[in-house]
Amino acid sequence: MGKCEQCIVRQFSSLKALNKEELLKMAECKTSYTIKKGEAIFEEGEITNGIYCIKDGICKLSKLSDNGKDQIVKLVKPGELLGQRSMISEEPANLSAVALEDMEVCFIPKREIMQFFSENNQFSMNVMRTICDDLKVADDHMVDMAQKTVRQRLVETLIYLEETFGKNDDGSLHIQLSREELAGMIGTATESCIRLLSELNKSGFVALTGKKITIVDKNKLKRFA
Amino acid sequence: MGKCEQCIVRQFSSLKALNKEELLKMAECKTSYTIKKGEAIFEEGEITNGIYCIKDGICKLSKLSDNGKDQIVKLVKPGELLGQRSMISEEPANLSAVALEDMEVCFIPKREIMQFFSENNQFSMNVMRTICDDLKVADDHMVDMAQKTVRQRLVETLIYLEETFGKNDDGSLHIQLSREELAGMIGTATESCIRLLSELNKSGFVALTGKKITIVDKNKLKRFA
DNA sequence: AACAAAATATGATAATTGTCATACAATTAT
DNA sequence: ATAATTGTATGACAATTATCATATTTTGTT
Repeated sequence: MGKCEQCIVRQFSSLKALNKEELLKMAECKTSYTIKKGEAIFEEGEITNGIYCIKDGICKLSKLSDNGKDQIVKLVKPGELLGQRSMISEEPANLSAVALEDMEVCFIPKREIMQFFSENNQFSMNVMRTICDDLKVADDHMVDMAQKTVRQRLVETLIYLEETFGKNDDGSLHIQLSREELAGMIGTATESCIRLLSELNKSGFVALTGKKITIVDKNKLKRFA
Repeated sequence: MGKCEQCIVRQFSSLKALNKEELLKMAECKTSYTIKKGEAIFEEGEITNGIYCIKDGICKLSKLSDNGKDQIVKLVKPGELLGQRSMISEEPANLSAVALEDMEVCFIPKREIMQFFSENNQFSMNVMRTICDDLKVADDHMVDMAQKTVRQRLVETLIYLEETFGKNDDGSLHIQLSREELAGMIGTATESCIRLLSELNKSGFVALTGKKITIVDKNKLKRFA
């Protein structure tokens, strides 16, 4: 059983407020999982009864809309926690969490988290702050969906992906999304996404080599949108 | 100075967890305001340093998008608190709050709220739950904006308005929004909103008499969208 | 009451975006 | 290695939505 005390990603999450004693307790009760690319950590509507701490790998949080399309609401990276909202609201998950890469995650039961909440004020403030940040991002995102064009959203998403998940040595986006997933992030039809990408390619703002997407000139791209 | 202990709306907010002593303290430090229809309680970017408790009247929370249009993110009614997110994140307001009716609100300084947080666990759990609910609504809203047509969003918004703010004696929506504001809720151009409303009118799903909007048959309207 | 200003309504048109069909490329399975 | 499946790309077209122009109605002000 891994020791939470020595886990690096803990430092980047709300869990950094936990003291040694609490970390020992957590190490005892936690369960570690490996999730393969494409597998779900949990699905919309599922009762989770705890939270997941992402140790390695990236996953998408998405929701199936009435029109049959999967809208990606958020991408989650190592150090972040999953399922806090449902746990606090005492509701089934509102979103599905599916691995975009092979992942390592730890599950911590609700009971322990709730005890940390009541005993460790700094920890609950950290969680509250994280959720507040999520809320701000969600509100802003909503405004963008309502007010910006698909092209603007595509451009901003590409820049977000580069800035958040970095580049490979060849300069291409590190994160690998299918065109369908990219369309699901910006909220458009897959064909529209492909078409606009290919337009950005022809205009020289991005380069497409196979599935790889490279932003050629970020500033020009920004100005173009 | 009004006594918070006797304030009815307190019962409907996170503040219901406060005890007598805390309520007395709050009554001492709070400031009451009346806000006229159209006036702002706070604006996007403003530092608020506390939260507002809505005693009477409805207000809109909106954000100005780059395209110059004001997107309405949420409507807030009596009993709800405003400004919790910015206070917890220690950031300027992300949204503007503008009265849709004459309002009565109370301002409670950050210092007091933060003390209640650390001393009253039930209170902080209540606030956390409220923010979690907001996050869920925002995520769902985002998916709707990305995946649903303007017509669907208009229909759903009209039904939401009726169910949330009720009807007048004549059956028309109690809440009074201009066409521009309604368009700002559903995320579309004012003209498109007017056009679709008039289409719903001609099809007999809603009735328009002056500014008043009446949903004629809610179920038919739902099915139509 | 008369006027000005603002809000609502509608037409004409353009731009954006979605859908369906199909071709081609890449990946996976047999 | 080859067939089958899946993902990517593009064309043609339809539907949706935005924009601009212009009435018409409502509201507020003098």
